[in-house]
Amino acid sequence: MNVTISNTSEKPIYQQLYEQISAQILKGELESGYCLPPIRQAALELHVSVITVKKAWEELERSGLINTVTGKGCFVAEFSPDEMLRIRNEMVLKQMEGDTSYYKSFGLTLDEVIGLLNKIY
Amino acid sequence: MNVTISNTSEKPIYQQLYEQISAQILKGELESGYCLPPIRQAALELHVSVITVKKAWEELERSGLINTVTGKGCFVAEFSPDEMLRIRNEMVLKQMEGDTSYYKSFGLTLDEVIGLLNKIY
DNA sequence: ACATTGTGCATACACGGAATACACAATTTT
DNA sequence: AAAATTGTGTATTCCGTGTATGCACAATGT
Repeated sequence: MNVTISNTSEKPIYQQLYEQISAQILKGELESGYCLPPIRQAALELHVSVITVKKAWEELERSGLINTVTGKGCFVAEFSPDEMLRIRNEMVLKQMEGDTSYYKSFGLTLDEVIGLLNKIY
Repeated sequence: MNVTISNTSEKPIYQQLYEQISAQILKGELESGYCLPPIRQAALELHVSVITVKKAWEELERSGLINTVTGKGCFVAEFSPDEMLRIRNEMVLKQMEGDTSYYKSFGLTLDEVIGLLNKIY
């Protein structure tokens, strides 16, 4: 459970958990079959509600990143390296589509976006 | 008043207004000195509350994009073309910093980001 | 004076996020 | 079999934000 919660963030806590853990899974930092901490324990450690953790785990399940078994726990799903890359790009692309529509609304060209990107990445 | 409001959007209405109008100003579609519609009239046209329009206009004022005069109206501020570009890039960069931190959390390199960008822009 | 425009405030409602608590189901441990 | 563990479901409550409505006030213009 190597996650950081920001109470001042505009993003809800359950989404922060979801994003950080899904990133860890897709970077291979959490091995396939790894058992996530029980939601009650995670809630205690993170000082948040059980429901909040539950929501995050639900999103992970819905994205196919973990398998949940009542009475046992939540386990990181099995992926081939190719699948991991595909899912990762899929998730990033989904986010990127919203981002680029913002850039486009300001009339930026692709080259301009890349130019700005080079400055800060 | 060429703006589109989405009630299903995750973004609040006042922010949709702010983003669209600021983009129009920075693209030069709204000339310097142009008088925005009175908030009551805008609220009627857009079928939203006066307060909602007010919030959007306040953000425009705070960003220095318009000048508000009680009893007269709200007027697009004066910009040199250079200033317009600078402010535009400033606003986009601010947004882009949040976007890239998301990409980075998934371990994407700059080249990977540019690669995905080329596909969808 | 009167109309127009922006400002400020009070009230109200809806919704989402979050917390707490309790009961139930499935599995594991003893 | 009994108890503990773990996930699920539900009910209740609280809070902040977004939004709407209405009214009163300030500044400007005719």
